[in-house]
Formats: sequence, C-alpha cells, structure tokens
Amino acid sequence: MTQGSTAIRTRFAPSPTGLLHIGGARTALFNYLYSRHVGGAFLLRVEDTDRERSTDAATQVILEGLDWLGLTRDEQTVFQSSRADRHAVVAYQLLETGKAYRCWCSAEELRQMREQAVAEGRSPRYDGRWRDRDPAEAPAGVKPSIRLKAPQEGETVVEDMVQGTVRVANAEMDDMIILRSDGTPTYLHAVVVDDHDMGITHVIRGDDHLTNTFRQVQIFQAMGWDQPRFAHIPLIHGADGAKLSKRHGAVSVLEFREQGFLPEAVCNYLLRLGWSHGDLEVVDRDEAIRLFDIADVNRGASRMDYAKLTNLNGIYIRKADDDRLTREVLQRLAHQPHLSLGSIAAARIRALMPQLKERAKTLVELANAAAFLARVVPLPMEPKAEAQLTAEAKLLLRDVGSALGETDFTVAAIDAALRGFAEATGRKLGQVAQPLRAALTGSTVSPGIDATIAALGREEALARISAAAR
RNA sequence: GUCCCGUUCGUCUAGUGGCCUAGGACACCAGCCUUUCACGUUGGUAACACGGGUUCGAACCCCGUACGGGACGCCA
Repeated sequence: MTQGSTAIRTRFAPSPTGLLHIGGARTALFNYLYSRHVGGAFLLRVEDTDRERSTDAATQVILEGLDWLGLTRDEQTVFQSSRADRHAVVAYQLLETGKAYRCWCSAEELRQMREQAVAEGRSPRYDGRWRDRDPAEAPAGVKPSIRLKAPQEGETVVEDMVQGTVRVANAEMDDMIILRSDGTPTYLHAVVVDDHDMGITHVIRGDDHLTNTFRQVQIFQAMGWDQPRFAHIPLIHGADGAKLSKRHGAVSVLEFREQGFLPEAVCNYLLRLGWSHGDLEVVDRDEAIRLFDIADVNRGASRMDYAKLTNLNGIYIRKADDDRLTREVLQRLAHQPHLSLGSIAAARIRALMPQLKERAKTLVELANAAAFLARVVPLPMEPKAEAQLTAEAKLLLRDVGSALGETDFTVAAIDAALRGFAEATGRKLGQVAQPLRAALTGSTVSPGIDATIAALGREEALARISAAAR
C-alpha cells in the first residue's frame, strides 16, 4: 500500500427499487474490494430522490443484501433525498455565476421538441431556446427549471480507468436540467454534488453510466471542483445476451440466498465475471482484497452462468465449517413437514455433515440430503428405493440387522461388519449396501453406508432395518 | 436516428507483435476410482466475428464492415 492512498474513497450508490440486483451487487463488490485493496473507505449512498418509487422496505433489502455478502461500509449511509437543499444551493450558485440559466419550457413543449427532432432525423435534444433569451420574456405563471449552460464547442474527455480515454464533441450534448421546476435536483446533478461533498475519489459503476459521465464532468468543471477518477465496468447480461431480468432466473442477491448459495461463492463468482488474475478461479475474500485492481477489469459485457456459480458453490460448501452448515440445514428443514427436529436429529446431521457436504452443490440440496436423518419410521420411500426392497432383499436385511446388532457402532466397525457379512454370504458389497441404503434413508443416494449407519445410531438404524424388512 | 462502448471455445476468461500447432475454469462426452451419489483423477470435443492494411512475423497495432450492448427524460 502506497503512502497517501488512505485518502481513496469509493461509494456504491443504488436507487432503492426493491431489490439488490446481481449486477449492482458486483458493482458494490468492486467498490468494496478496491477501497480495501488501497486501504481507503467504502461508502453507501441511497439514491432515493425518486420519492414515488423509493421506500424504506426497498432500502432495507439493499442493506440486507450487502450485509449478507459481507460488504461492510464505512461511515453513515447517505440518503440523497436528505440533501435536496444542498443540491438546490449549488444549482443557484451556478445560476449566479452565469454557468446555468432558467428555462421556462413546459414539459409539453419539450416533448414536442423531441418528437419533431426525431421526425426530422435529428437527435432528440433541447435546442437551447432559453439559453440566451431575456428572462423578462418569461411567460407568467410558469415555474422555470434550471439548466446547465454547457460548453458548445470543443469536447469533453473522460479518462476512464477501464474504458480508456473516451471523448465526445460538446456539440453532441444539450443543456441538461439540473434543478427541476419544483426545486428538486435531477439525478445527474445530485450525484455530482454528493460525490464532491462526500469526498469520493473513485467512481466505480456500470458502464450504462458512461455517457452520463460527460454531463457530470461538465458540472464538475462548471463548479471548478476536482473530478473523481471514473471506472465504468461492463454490465452483466442473461444467458441469452440480453439485459439481465427476471426471466433469466434469479437476479436478486437475496434470491440466491434462498436458493442455497453461500455468500462467499456468490462473491467469488461475481468477482470472476469481468475480472481475472491469470488462471485463478477460487479466490477467497482476503486474497481478493490483496489482488483486486481496476486495471484487471475487462471491457466486454459478460453473461450470467448459473452452472458455474453452482459449481463454485459446491466448492465453498465443501470448504465450509460443519457447524455452520448444520445450522443452515436445520433452518431450512424447519420449513419441511413430517420431520422430528430435536437435538437428536441435529446431532445426527452434524455427525454426517463431513460426508453430506461432499455431495451437495447448494444448501437446498444439502438440506434435502440430510432430511432422512430427521424422519421417523416408517420412512417415505422413493420409487427407486422401494424397488430395492424385494422379498429377497428383506430376508437379507433381517440377517444384516442381526449382524449389525452385534457390532460396535463406529464407522470402522460397521464397515468391517458389512464387508465380513458380504464375504460370508458370497455377495458384493454393493448388493448389501443398496438395500440397506433404501431401508435407512428411503433413497438410493446417500453418503457411505457405514457413516450413514453410524450417524443414525444403533437403535434408530436397527429400527429402520427391521421396519423395512417387514 | 445520433453519440458512446464492446467482440478469443456454448459460458467465464488467459493472452499487451515471435513463448500460441491459442492456456485454464464451468458445462458436455469417454475412461479410471468406488458401496449408491458425489468428490477426485485421466483423456476428448470446442474459439481469435469478417475484410483490408502495417510488419520478416499479428489474437495482440491501424482502418472499415457486421453483430451486440448502452445513452440520448423536469427516471435513477
């Protein structure tokens, strides 16, 4: 970390529209990682200036999502709506210094202006009709908006940390409204004032904001403020390449939580979408902070790949702490009917967790795979398990049951007993294990039969075997 | 329509002029391991959007074309 880098401040600035989008989550992650990488600060600003769509509940969803992902913020959350007075003050300051002017156009007038421009094959832009007009000509009874008097010649240049040098001719841009006729600020203006006041040094956001940046730069210049550095990261698209939306499956981070994904897996996946460090695929939080740099962010949009996320989730489940996974499973099982979820079931699940987590890719799968441990006799049988329990198998189960009744209930002893039984009766181990698995779990799939039997315990295991042998 | 951005296996990506007969990961296929399912492991299929140029040499530099995305609001 270099000297003076502690001054670096990033922010995540979502508008509270009811969910924390997976794309927004990645933007937040990149801001967080960059701030941590350079020892700076990561701030949150809720852009709730659209009072119609903004609710406390929506803000809560964002906070909950960020917390779940472990993206901790520094300093107090800033609510943009609370800063309206300050935004207006700056707008009037620009007015007084001649950098802005009042515009008395009505919404209807502007709409017609745009329509006509499009009809004539021009860009739908404001024509600047009040830019140099005498305010004395203002129509009575109309409240004016305030527009920035943007430069009309030359070009505006953004040195973007991801996209490189991006420039646009000033003639391409019109004079944007910074303060509405009702005195409230527009988004573009509020963002600039807030970023300046919050001391933001690096603006990392989706590249859908790239063209907005030119206009924001014009405001920074009009106020004579230092500009932050900009980094516009590519968007995430759905599997079909179109903008990510509900029809692509889960897009809200809290939805991923429900579907059984671990936050560290989601973060790792999101990190690798648009960022890379050689062939590195599995990167935990600490390593991500150590390695993350904006210079390594790609320019092209990427697509959401649920299969890869799922694979990564399996890796993180295998790495996860057994107690933590047991808690997660118990929580999910609590919503399932016909289970006996006491301390006995909890102990069984915890005992088998090292084996269970080897074969689950999501917490939903993990909970389903563990559910048999909390069931009561008679077990519900899957059709394939039912098919295992032939008349011959039932006879075999009776014999295995008595053999097991005489062994210690350790994994090693059970394994030895079963192998001995198979050998003595001239069977392959699989011929013994599968009927047992059906009898004990009601399924044809489970962890190793020895560990499964041990986790159930002598009494329960023998009860299930004799129930199935009947 | 105008402006801005992008384009390497199906997907995420490595690659910054010779190390590339293009590497890794996921997915897919086949084999091994095995007590089912996973895990693990071995191998396989599969890409530089297209066309020009610059150069002894181009995935990499330049120019076009195509395709994709984004922005053009008194939304954010």
